[in-house]
Amino acid sequence: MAEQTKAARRTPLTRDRVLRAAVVLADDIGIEALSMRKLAQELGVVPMALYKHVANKEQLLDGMVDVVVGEIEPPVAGADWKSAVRRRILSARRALVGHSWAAQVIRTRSGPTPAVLAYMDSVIGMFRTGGFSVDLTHHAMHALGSRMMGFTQELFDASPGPDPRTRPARPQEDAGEYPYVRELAGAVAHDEGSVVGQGCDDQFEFEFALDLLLDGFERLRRQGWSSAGRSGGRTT
Amino acid sequence: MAEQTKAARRTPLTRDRVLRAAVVLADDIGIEALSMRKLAQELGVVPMALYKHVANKEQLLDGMVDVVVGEIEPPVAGADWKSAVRRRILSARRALVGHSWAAQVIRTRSGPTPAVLAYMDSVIGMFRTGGFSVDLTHHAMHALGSRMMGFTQELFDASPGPDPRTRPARPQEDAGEYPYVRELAGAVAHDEGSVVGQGCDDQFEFEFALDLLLDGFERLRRQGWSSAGRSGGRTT
DNA sequence: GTTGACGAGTGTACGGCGTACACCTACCGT
DNA sequence: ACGGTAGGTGTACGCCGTACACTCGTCAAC
Repeated sequence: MAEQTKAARRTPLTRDRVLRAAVVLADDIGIEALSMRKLAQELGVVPMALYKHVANKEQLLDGMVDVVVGEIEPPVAGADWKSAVRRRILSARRALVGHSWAAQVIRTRSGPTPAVLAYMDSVIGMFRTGGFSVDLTHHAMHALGSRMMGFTQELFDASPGPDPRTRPARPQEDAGEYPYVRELAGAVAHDEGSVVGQGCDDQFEFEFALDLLLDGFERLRRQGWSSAGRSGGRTT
Repeated sequence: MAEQTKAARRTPLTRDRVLRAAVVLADDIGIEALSMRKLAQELGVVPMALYKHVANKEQLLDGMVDVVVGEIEPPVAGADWKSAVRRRILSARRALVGHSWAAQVIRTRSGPTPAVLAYMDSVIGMFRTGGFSVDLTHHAMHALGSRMMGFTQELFDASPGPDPRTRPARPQEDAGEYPYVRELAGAVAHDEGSVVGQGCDDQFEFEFALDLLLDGFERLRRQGWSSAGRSGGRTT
């Protein structure tokens, strides 16, 4: 039974187990509080044990991104380019919203992991088979930016929140400055949320901007736009 | 002369001096290498001296953002809304490109500093006086997101770069996967840059997407769009 | 059955970080 | 002349990532 306790005492560590544990730990305590030491403790293991499975914390973060990206649904076949891209991006968004840290981590990676690259490849493919030139596809990908991964880049995160002290004072109810901000914030009116990003329907805002861009792409595609003219797409 | 050496030995610390020193230090060594200790050393002072002028590192970063935002040119008067907004955003971009860390820092602030708020207020004002409803202005601001501050959110930064080791292998020249990525990367062809974001004309990409959005806004404004319909702006 | 290599997990230690807290000291208004 | 105060100091604590040397269980080869 000694062997049994030993055998049962812990399932052996795996790169995969480490990454998944890191993901749920980051979900729980936030990405900035995630440390190798806490992760090791969560796994009932000494910190250095992790380094047998990931080279360093950077690679841990890379792996965590891949776990999340792996949750994106595969592309659907047989649809026009716009709805195909739209569905895929909204699926990516669905995968990312559950992990509020993912967007920030993805941005700080200095290059795409293979899983991300594969995802990008599939999106590019949708444009190309949808009749987009390489040129226009290229610029469309840039224009989408992080929106392609399903997260809009709001100016401020407004997500973590559990530490609202030492902030530079509520800008909300003080002096009568920022009249336009106040007007806009008042009109949004949901709850008492922050200036922008809180009390708003994030999903609607995301689709609003996404569709604005996709419609713009479609318009440029129809008129055979090319960057050679360098008009920048301006219509005025 | 003892007093003279003492007097001349150092100009007294100031919140402003601290912030400006932090900005140039971050410009030099990168934001992730910026520490209170290094900043103090740069100022010829003991680390704790800084805390007489900033409450903590978070507030230091807040202050650094305000310094950069302070470099944005004031708005120009008497122009149609679109070129006014366009000029202001491109000016913000000009202010931010010199400080490659600024975008990342702004994103990690949990709320807008007064200077940022003032800037946002002026942009909102441009939409409103340009004939936009509060509603459409609101969604336009969301759609602009961080682009309003002059930085596009590329998927990956590709900016720091001085530490290209321990990265998960060049995705460029290995197996024949990612055919679309390869096609696109090949077409861009400038240098040997990374998959996306390197070897591209960032300024062009920025204006391309910005104009796509501004044109979209204008179109919606003309047709009296309102979110009540919740069409999301789709045209198809 | 013994052995020896090997890989997973351990223990200790180092240097760097942010910052709490007590202290000193030069200056200034009274 | 003096007491308060604001700015700069020194020490120390607990956290971080991780280098490096180690133990120990497993398993293949003999």
